[in-house]
Amino acid sequence: MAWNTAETKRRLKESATAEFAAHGLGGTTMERIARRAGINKERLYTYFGDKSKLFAAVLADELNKVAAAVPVEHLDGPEAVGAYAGAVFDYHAAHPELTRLLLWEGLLDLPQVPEEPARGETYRRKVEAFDRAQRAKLISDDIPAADLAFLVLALAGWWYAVPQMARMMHPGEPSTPASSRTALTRAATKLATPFTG
Amino acid sequence: MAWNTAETKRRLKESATAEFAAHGLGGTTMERIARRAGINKERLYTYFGDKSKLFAAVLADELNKVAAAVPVEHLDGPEAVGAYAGAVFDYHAAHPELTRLLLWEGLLDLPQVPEEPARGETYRRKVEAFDRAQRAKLISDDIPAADLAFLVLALAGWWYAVPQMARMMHPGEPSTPASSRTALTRAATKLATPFTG
DNA sequence: TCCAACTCCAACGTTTTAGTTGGAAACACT
DNA sequence: AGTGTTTCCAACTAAAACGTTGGAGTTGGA
Repeated sequence: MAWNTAETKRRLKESATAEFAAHGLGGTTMERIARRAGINKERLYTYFGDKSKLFAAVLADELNKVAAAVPVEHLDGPEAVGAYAGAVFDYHAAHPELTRLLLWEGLLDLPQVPEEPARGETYRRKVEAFDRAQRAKLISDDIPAADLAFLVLALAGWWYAVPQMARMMHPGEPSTPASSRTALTRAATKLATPFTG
Repeated sequence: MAWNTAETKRRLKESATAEFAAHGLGGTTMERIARRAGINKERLYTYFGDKSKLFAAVLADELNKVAAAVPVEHLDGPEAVGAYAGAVFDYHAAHPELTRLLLWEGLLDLPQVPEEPARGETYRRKVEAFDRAQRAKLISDDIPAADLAFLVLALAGWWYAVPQMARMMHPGEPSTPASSRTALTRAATKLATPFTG
């Protein structure tokens, strides 16, 4: 069988992503990453350096995907903001491991995040889309664009951050993804709707 | 010096809370917990059992505090919901370690959370406060009470869940706690205001 | 075909960590 | 004071995890 460096690297990183997402930096072992990939542990060290470097590499690659996942082009009204929130929610549902990496990164509280410039750029574009819509009077401008964009992501992500809280808040019938999504899109729409009180 | 079991236990748990909040279950060592408390490691085992039991004990005690931290008695209008969100935000700011425990618990994804009945009861009371206010037509009822309460907590907690995202979203001048709080209370108020679009 | 460079792995050394043990000091009670 | 119990700790054991090494198989070019 032919050597295949690229494929080996890819499999190792895929495995590392899954393990780190499931157990975090402290709870993951290099041994398990290698075993899951079916490749010898030593490859991790020659390709990626030590454990924390590997973690940083995974974060850099995967979280760029998260940031770029659901692009916002044009927000032509509050409903578009609601739809955007729904799309972000769907992305979280489809890629829970990436969401978990994002949360783990937040808990590590690094002074600077890997790939911060590139990811910052992606987030900034989102903020700009909100800003443009506000200037065009298409959505409410009573919350600064950056905060509004951030809070919309908060609504979409909270279920994945604290699932145990969601469980405890719904005593009788547990909430379904569908009912959560409905509440979410409505909430995001409302945030983007001007106060007419 | 006299023995003092209660004080020893208290100091160990205080230390464990700080360490677990900072590094999570996997990233914390029993050795460090003991050293921080200035007490021998062996005491941890006789008093609390093994590491995961200690973690569960910390979660149970501390997260009961979080749940009960900011009681909601009477929500007499949308502004009261905004004020409540602000109070939750202030609580997070004053007790970041408890917020982090909550997030770490969420990432562990336990099938059942320690003290779930008691904590569930506390959350349920919050939901009931929202429900009463909706029935009395004091706040908007277009989002189910449980979801509305949950989403208000989402708005308040997201800054602490993903501080790195908050940083990246504010390129020029970083957001201040004060500006975040203003945006948050306004957003929560809007969620509780009926659609008059 | 020879050889240098590269890919991969089994086995190893070292450090760290969870968890235990034997014993000394303090207490409580008679 | 004497005796048994409890609190506490220094030192230890066993296992796990990080990271390395020596060598065998593979490639590609002179």
